[in-house]
Amino acid sequence: MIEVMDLEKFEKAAFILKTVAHPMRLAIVELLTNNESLSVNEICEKINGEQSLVSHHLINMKLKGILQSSREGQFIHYSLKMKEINNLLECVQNCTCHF
Amino acid sequence: MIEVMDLEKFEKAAFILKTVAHPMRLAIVELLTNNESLSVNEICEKINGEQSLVSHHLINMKLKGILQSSREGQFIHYSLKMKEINNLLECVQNCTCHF
DNA sequence: TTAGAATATGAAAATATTGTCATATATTTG
DNA sequence: CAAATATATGACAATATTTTCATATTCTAA
Repeated sequence: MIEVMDLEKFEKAAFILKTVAHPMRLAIVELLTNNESLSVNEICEKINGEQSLVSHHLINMKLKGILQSSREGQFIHYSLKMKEINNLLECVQNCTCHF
Repeated sequence: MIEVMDLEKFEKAAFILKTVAHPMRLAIVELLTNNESLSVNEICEKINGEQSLVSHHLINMKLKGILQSSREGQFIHYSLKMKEINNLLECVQNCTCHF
């Protein structure tokens, strides 16, 4: 009798992985790991990214539960909501590319 | 003076993350974490996936250095090449979805 | 040597992601 | 209030990923 795996838990994991699997989004995650919170412009400057594109990525990660934001005057500060995402970044950087 | 981040390391990390960020591919990775090596058919059965689709995913992950394969008679056995990918899976499963 | 099983391949359709641009909204300051 | 700054939005084009289907290849066994 064949044991069939339950794909549901992998869908959840894939959802999170896909959300961060992008160089600019990973840079943002690292930035917010090292800086309790940052404004959109600070992020743009540090990762050298165009405002609108960075904004899209920020909103995307916020929607998916990775980030959170709060307005402080004219600025909007983003910070990590899913803190565990830190480990992920470290973890993938230990992966050796065997090419 | 603004410190600009180096996107290169994030490109590498994103490459690996993207390669596994898919439910079926994650299932395959877990399977091969628990089973030194498996044939394509064994994998198809366990994850309840169509042969051709599973094959595409296997070849994709092999190309990108995550898996390796070897023929044993009429079977082709796949196994993990990038072992560190184990940790990634565990790691992402610790991430809490704050919805 | 042919039939059947195991696996790969390639093209095409379906779908999703990414980046760009122009513009909108909110806030502060003069 | 008007101008300037900070951020978001939405449409669209460009690109990439995922699935499916039909078929090819490789191996084994009769």
